[in-house]
Amino acid sequence: MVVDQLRETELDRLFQAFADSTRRDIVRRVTVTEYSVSGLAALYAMSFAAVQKHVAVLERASLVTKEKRGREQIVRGNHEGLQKARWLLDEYEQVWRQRAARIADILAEE
Amino acid sequence: MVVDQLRETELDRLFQAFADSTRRDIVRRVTVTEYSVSGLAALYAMSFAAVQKHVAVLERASLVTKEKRGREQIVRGNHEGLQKARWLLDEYEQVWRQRAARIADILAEE
DNA sequence: ATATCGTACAACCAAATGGTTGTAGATCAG
DNA sequence: CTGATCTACAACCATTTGGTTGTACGATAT
Repeated sequence: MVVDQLRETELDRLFQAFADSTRRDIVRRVTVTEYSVSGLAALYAMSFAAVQKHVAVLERASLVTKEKRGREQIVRGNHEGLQKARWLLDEYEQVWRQRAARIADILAEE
Repeated sequence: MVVDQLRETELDRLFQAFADSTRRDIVRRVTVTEYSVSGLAALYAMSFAAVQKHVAVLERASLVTKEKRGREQIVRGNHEGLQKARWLLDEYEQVWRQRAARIADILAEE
């Protein structure tokens, strides 16, 4: 289905976004406190543009929001993306538990 | 720290592995039933070698195990990787909840 | 013994990723 | 107004990724 396709690429972006330690660190920080993009850039040993790109990746993945304030762009954590990722992994955990239960049933049948 | 570095690249591999719909599908399937690599390959519209590579990525991320049986290689789900990914996201959720609680406290103070 | 099956692996390719520098447009401070 | 600051974005580069085909080799079946 087409809808599923959208959901899949959404998940691609989500997990892709998490697959970088700098980005994971950014997510952690902006969950606690808001930062400007340059405020974030000051934290890492890379160029402003590089951090800017990381923030863009996180924004596309709904893990972060940006809001203009004066000449700054304020970055904040976005619970939405995190929840979706957790929801998917919980589903997988569910499948795993069902399998464990099934195996337990089979063992009990003998 | 060096240990942290190892942990970070481990997480990189984990989330990178999840960032592909074919690989997510493989993880789901091999959690329910075991498959040979060629058995998996038959399911997707891509070459055997491509699926083989996907399985290798999942194995490196501890999301799957391979075991030789005769001329086949049996692929099974590995709970270890999934647990680590869930654990990390739970940590992030925890940070989020602390923030929410802090905000609630501030509002209550007035 | 020979052909077939399942796997591994190398070589190759196009596209994406993660980084850089440079340029330009807003916004703010003096 | 001028200069400094914050951001956006383009162009470029090396490496990785996700795919391909082809070759080789052990295990199985006839």
